Amino acid sequence: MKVKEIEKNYNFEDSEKKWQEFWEKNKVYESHPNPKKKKYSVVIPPPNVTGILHFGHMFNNTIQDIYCRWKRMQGFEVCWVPGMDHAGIATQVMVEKELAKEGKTKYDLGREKFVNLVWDWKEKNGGIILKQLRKLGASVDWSKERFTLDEGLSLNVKKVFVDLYKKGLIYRGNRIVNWDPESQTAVSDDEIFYEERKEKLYYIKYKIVDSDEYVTIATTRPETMFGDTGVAVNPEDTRYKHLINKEVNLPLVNKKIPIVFDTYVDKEFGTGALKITPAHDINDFEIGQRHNLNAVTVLNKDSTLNELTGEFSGMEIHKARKAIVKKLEENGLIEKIEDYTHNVAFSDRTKAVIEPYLSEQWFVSMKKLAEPAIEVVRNGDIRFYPERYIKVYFHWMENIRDWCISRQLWWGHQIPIWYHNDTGGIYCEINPPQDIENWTQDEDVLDTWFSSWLWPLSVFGWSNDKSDNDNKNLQYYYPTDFLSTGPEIIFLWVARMIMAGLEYTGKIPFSDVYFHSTIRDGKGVKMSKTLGNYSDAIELMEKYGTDALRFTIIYIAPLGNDVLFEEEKTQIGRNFITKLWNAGRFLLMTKEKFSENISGTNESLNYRDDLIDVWMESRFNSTLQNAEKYLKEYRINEYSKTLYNFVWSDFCDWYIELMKIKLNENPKNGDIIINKALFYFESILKILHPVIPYVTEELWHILEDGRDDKSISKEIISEYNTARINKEFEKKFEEVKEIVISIRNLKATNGIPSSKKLTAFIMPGDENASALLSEFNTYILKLCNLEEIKTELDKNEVINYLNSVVNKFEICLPAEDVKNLSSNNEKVKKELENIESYLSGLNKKLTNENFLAKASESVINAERKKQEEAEIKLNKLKKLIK
RNA sequence: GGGCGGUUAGCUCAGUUGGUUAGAGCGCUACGUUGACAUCGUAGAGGUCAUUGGUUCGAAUCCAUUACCGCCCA
Repeated sequence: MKVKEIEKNYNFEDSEKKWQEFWEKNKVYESHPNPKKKKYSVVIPPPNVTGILHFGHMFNNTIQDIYCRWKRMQGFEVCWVPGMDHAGIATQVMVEKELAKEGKTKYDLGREKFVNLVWDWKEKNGGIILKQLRKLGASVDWSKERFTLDEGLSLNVKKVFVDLYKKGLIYRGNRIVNWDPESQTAVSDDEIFYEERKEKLYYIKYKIVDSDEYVTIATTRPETMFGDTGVAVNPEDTRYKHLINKEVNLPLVNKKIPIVFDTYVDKEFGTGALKITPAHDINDFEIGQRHNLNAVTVLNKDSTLNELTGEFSGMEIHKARKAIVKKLEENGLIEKIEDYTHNVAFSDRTKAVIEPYLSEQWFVSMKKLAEPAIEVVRNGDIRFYPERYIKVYFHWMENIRDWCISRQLWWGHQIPIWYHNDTGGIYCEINPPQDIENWTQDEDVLDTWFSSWLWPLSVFGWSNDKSDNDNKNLQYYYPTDFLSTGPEIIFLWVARMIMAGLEYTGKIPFSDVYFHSTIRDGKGVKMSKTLGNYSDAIELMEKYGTDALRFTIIYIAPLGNDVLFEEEKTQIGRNFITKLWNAGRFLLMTKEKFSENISGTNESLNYRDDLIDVWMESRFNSTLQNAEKYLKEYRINEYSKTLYNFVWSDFCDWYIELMKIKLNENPKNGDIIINKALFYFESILKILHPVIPYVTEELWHILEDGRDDKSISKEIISEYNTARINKEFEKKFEEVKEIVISIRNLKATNGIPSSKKLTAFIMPGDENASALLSEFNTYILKLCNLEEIKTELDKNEVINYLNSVVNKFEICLPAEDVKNLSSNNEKVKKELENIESYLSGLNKKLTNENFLAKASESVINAERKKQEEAEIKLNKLKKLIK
């Protein structure tokens, strides 16, 4: 490309489209087992097939992409596996809603037809998110894309179910589940949300048997009273101590139920007496178990009242509640009714009120699986970032509850259990029984997580038999290296993958787990669609460019803290990319200029690296070292900040500005000077590529001809060389910068135009300072727009000066044009005061015997050096004041 | 109720084994368009490190307390 054609701003629309197609068409990110190379493998947390890319996805996948690209550029054989899960309830509900528009339900179609319809829906509408991942630039291996309902993955699900069943780790039992009466399935805790609702608290009198006394219980749910099998009070509660071994008469039912004593009951709440309905409340269920109370179900699956409720049978809950309360009132059994606000659970998918519901479900017994999974985290085989999630993990694992894995859905893996039609006997195998006509398969499907927990194994073709030994992919890529996910699924997914991995391979599924930050809005409120404080990731990518958004989100995401995102912040990334773009544009323009002028002399052979080059080399290697360190520690925002500062400050503000001076002074060496700068620029592109892949690919291609069929993502980032890092020299250079800044400051704060060419007097305090000054003389001259630099004041001329002190340098600028000289004097005075108090602090410290006796020698020496330097500065400032 | 975090400049955050005159970006103020970039440049102002107490020669950093905020589990 001709340099003149390079636009002033990076055109991300065209560029993104171009490279996206290029990467995929050329299979740049396809991976194959290569025994000569170290591998780096990552499995994507499979997004929901119905899902679209939201901010969390965008963030999480950017993180993974950074690591995959970085490792690839370090020469690893990188494999990042994409895919989706079938999202049982979400997908089914989606299709049911479409059916509802035609006035149909899934029952009208029957199971087989309905499932086929869901598959059709999936083929047509599913997987939008995978297209969006392409837009994000995710360097996944598309040839390895998997879906949790794929044949192989489904077979694994069955195999594992059968295996665990035969090991006795899967059982059937009655439990309270979160029942969604609309979709008529159990849903997991994470599929429900809570909202405050204003309801009533009813005080109902239960008459004590063989007594005229009543116990008044407080409840929000009078309609479940038909299922009451006890009344509980706190054993500490003096009001009820006399009721030991007593029974009450359940109103409307006329059944005797016992009074039990349980510390669960809150004395302060209501009357301190609680009706116990084990079939319809999780806490009641547990109390019921402790006191051997029966569980009586009084609701149907659609949450209407069942036949046990007599005249109320068939009524919808809220109607039934009113009717029952009315009846109780008529019988004088309502003591009072209070307003009461509490949290009510709703289904994420259907928005229906969740009913705690006692039903027969399949469970995985977790304790035995959890033990080794605790150990691998305890011994550091698996590392969590941030570390504090280890504690969270232990806490949950050590108190683990069994996992309810059955779901009353049609879309998913149907449970491989058959019941004998006559005997009721259970058959559990991968394949149906031979005499299938005598058996009926369990209607339920398995929780989606029951397939996701096998994900890191399944995607590589694991099949839990001998063939695994010959499976090159599995042998090469498993265990994976890195998992990045949100902390909210540490239990649902991460913990379970660890268990499955250990149970079936004896190996951990991944070694590093990164829990990314939660994305919140500018005010710190979690982003959600219902609140409307939601930023559309795709929209922002289209508005600012994918790279800009990627960079921004990484830049503002500290490890372990939440990300507070506001659209304006995207400017950080966009501006940075513009800066990078223009630096490249300038270098190319300059190169073109010099290559036209080059006459093929040998001058360049005489060129030696100068101070600026040494400094740049040191800064570059320091930057690379830090970038790598931060990536290793998963402090990705520090990684991005390191690069940001290096590019903007070191490279653009100083190196390029100095280069302009060099070119001006030394045009004969123009080509070598510019080539050096281009070499650093190319290195910058490489280290930035993992976080901003598109613009770096674009610039890398413009930089040199003949790269048409290549990609920067296959280039190698060289290792940093500590021998090239010269901290001493970096410090020296900082001193030069300080001098420059100080002179500019004197001009700027005293109304002298920066373009005004003055003679500056810079008096070095010692030989080293003097040497430094002469080394950088030209640069200081040009950077400050000076006429001349003198190292001694003209004694004969009586003029006023603007003064400042930088380390060992005393700086004076003639102040002929300055109207208000006193403000500069004020400033010097203020600085003098500062340094005096600073020095007195140091003096105090250094005369403190305790300090001298107890502090380490190096600390004392450091303090002495500070004292010395402060004294020099103090004296210089004092001289100026006169 | 139990557990885990957090509180540093107007905002968002660094500050990794205790030794800095406490840093950055954004925002703000002043000046600037002599051709890489105004999505920019130059410079500047701005903090008793939430509270109280303790350990120490020395605390933003360690310990304890209080207050407030957030998350997870129940």
